[in-house]
Amino acid sequence: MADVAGRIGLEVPEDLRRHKGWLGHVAEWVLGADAGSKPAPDFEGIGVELKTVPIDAAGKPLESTYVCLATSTNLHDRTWETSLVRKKLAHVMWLPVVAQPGIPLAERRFARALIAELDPADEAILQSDWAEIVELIKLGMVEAITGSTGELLQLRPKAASGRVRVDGIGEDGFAVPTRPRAFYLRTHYTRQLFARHFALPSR
DNA sequence: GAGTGATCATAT
DNA sequence: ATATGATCACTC
Repeated sequence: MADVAGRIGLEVPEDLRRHKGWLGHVAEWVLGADAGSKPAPDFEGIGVELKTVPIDAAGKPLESTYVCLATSTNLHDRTWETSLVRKKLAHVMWLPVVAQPGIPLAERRFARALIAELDPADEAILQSDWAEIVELIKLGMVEAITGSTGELLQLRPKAASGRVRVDGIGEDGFAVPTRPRAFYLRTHYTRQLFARHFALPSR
């Protein structure tokens, strides 16, 4: 990481505690991602989303993956086919970083990348997870959704703090304050994907 | 140890 | 305020 960061003139932070997105930004910069902070795949022209993912020494992904915010405009009048979730996950370049605890950030290394199309069997499950979550939101039951809802795709709070509120749909259909939430891919999804492509243990 | 909910930084 | 990039940290 020290080598790659040095090439683009960046200092390597001591750790990621206050620089959680640092690795992702380094990868974007080095590879020339162009979507910036738009709600679109990183490489907009070719529709490829770039995701760095921490793995252990055995190649097993260690964290879930942010997909996109679940805002009202993001859900209104959308089907799975036209959803931002599907748009981002259709083609993903997974770039693993070996992040076994104890390895200093400067010494961490990228591992072999995987550029994958959305697998049809996975898509069927993602679509049903997405539909279930969106249905609950539209019914005003967003507070009933927890991180346990959904097999591969989940909905979790996403904000600078637990006190942030946005307009959500209440049980009576009127706007009520709720925490901002986002779609995430469960670690399990990436673990299975890597296991299939790299012949790794899936657990 | 796994997994959910909380949090941190930056751009527009 | 809404996006992006994620990992942290506490509970189970």
